[in-house]
Amino acid sequence: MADGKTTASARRPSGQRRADAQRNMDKILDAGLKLYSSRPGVSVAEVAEAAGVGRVTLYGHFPSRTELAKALMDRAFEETEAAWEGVDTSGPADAALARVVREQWHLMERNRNLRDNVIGDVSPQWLRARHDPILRRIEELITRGRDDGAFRTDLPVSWLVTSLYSLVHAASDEITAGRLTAAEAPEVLVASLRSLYRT
Amino acid sequence: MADGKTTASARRPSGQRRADAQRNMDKILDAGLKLYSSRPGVSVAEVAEAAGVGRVTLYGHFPSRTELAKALMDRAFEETEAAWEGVDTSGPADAALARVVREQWHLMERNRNLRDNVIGDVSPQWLRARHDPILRRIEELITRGRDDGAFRTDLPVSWLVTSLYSLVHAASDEITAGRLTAAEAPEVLVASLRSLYRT
DNA sequence: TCGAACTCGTACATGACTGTTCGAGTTAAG
DNA sequence: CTTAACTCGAACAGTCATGTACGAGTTCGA
Repeated sequence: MADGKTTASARRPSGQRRADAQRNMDKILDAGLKLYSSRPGVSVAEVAEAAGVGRVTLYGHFPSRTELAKALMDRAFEETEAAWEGVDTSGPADAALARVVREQWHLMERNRNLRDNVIGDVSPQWLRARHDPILRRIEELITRGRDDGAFRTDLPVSWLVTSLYSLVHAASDEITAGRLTAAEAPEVLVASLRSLYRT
Repeated sequence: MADGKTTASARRPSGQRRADAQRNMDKILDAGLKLYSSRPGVSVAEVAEAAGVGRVTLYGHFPSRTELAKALMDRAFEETEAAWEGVDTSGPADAALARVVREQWHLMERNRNLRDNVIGDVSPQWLRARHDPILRRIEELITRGRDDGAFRTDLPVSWLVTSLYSLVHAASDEITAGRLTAAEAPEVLVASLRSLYRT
């Protein structure tokens, strides 16, 4: 997780962060996640206020708006990676995919919004590099389904991956617009993907 | 088209705009369309420069950033409405939908990008009100297909409409990413929608 | 050709955001 | 309990965008 030279600035010589500092970092990341994943153009001041923390304190932990955004994405990606561990991807690919969608779709949706709203704060390359591992897991699952004859082969794998994300995003919009309930959404998604992917 | 009390500010008493003024408005709208549909956060200064026009001149025609954005959307919507007239929507719904997609998909894509990038400049209500008529045309076509037994009825019509737009957007992203060519895109789209919509 | 319409650059007032500095107060940790 | 880590507000400098005002020049239109 993360890396040695993370986003945090000052550390104590021991290498440990003080407890209250860690707590504040968490509060900032929580607030940032909520704001950033809901709308673009969030300001550092807003995040600080939502976190119940002074703006200067925030800058003490995240030296720039960009670093904050990166930390946000990092945490979201880690969370997603961790969530994958909990999903059973064995057995028939179509059933496995349905399980993945049902259990992870709102995580995928949040990441997508986050991703959309930090564009301009971090470089596309950075974003792509971080997102790639997650994309590849889905890609592998789909490829397996194609090899097994469960999924269609007349369209590029990359297209199937992209349309999955696209429909997840669409489902989230439909919920926001009140045209779909949170309960219906995963079922609609699974049904749509089943049609879209089948041979 | 448009309406009586358009975005333009000064008019001659005759009600006619001078030829050079009209020309500049067009240049501004052209440049604005290009910029706005390619990325968010475009500034008025950028549009003016891209149009080869002074910033003050732009403000002379469009009193505010918001009005400029509205004019942009208005023109795009009018263009789309006009394009509908040229498409044959008679006959079997599935074939008609394929024709619509093939002939209009890049117009739909551009409007979608435009729409995404003016969020924050115009109210969601305004946007929705203008976009609704276009949405309704697709909705009607899909509804007809359902009544004819050509399209599935186990998912909401609104969802079918939304996923159409969503996949169009996805296809455009794939082209940008170099994973799909402009020639392949409409075919991939039609094939996907056929699977997604069929009973 | 004459006047009104139009354009242009420059300049100004205003506001929002970013990132930094300072000093004084608070809190965790050993 | 003592020190170093941390937090806070206030204030500052720098940048960038919006929208307005002015005055002088250019161009259309009748």
